[in-house]
Amino acid sequence: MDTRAVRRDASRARILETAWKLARRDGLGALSLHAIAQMVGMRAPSLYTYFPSKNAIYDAMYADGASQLAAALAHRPTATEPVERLRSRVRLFVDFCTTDPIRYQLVFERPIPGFEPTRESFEITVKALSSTRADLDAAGVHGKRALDLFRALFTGLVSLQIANDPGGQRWSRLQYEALEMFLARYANPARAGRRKPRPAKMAATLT
Amino acid sequence: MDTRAVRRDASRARILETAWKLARRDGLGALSLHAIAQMVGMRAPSLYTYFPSKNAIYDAMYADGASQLAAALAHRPTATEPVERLRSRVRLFVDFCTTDPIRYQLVFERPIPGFEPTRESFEITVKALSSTRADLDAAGVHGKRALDLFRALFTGLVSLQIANDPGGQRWSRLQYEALEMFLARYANPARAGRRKPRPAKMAATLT
DNA sequence: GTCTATACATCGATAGAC
DNA sequence: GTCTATCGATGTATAGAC
Repeated sequence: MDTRAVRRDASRARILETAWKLARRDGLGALSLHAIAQMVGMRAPSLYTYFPSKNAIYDAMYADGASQLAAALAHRPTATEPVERLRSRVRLFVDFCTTDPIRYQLVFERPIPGFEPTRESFEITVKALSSTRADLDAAGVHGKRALDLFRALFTGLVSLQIANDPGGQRWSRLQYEALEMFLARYANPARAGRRKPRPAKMAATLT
Repeated sequence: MDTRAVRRDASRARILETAWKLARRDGLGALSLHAIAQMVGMRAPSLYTYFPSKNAIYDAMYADGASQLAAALAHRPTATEPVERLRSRVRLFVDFCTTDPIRYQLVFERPIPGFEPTRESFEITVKALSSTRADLDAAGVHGKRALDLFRALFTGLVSLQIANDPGGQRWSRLQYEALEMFLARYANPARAGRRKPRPAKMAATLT
């Protein structure tokens, strides 16, 4: 491969890593090109060699964070029981969010006015979250309302954990209890692992 | 009362109202004294007559938002059935948060690096939320874990509603369904309205 | 109480030398 | 590819005249 391209990618990676470090220290909104450049050992204008704008840096960070979640979800062991698989998803999601609140904020909230991830970067998130439905379906949980409620439940745990007990476990430790509550209401044991039956269309014409 | 004090309070209120308007338009972090002053019909330095710093304005906004929630919770009709009372709390909370996301953000998250509400302002929030325990207790829900899970559930609904469907109802409409799920697991009908029995301490010495 | 003027810092971004 | 220099704007806050 072109050695120039390799060096360029290495520099981009260093800049990105530094951006993460500063964002975690000072907050996403306080991120400045000046501070990044100084820590990398450059001057601010030199960053424009690697990223065309500040928002491009945010977008690269977004894609980075989303990819990490997608990769972690994809690399889970596959041959487990449906409910256990759901547990592993919940555990992974809660861990992912609480171990790096800034990353969570960038990927799942809209913390920077004027910044939206590019369509390309956003697709990574969409794919990572779309597998939620599959895991729920396998555990006998069907329907859009159940999916939305599932997401709300664990987003809430994470949100309160980060806002009110950063570094602690007050809410994150409730994740399995929360999952039990959810499954008790929404899991249909009889249909677990089976497909949702296709609704009979045009029933009137058939009778 | 001193007419000077009245005029002063009126000006403070006008500044505050304008600050809310701008924060809703541009985001909390983008709030600038310049823009506030311009909209009020002043110059930026004149604001320092009414607020000693920008953070003092944030704090006044925080106290304002927290007071609105406290007042709304306090003014609910009191003579209702426990579960209905819980429903009214949930409905009010979800409405409060979704009708003004910026206010929600300021009161329940830490959106501005470097700003923390003063102890005095924070007390307002604490009192508003402390009544949650009473409402839950009356409905037969006891214990710290249940309380934390209750908060997580509805914070999650609000958070996803604001982030992914602003102005819509995709998650907020699930509030009663969520409450049902929660009560099905945590409400103890036999003990509804009664005190949680004091655990027998020193059981070993009693037997 | 409100103003002008200003201090002082920081920001993102561009132009052009080397 | 990195630099210096600089633009142009924005930010909070203070001093002092009126």
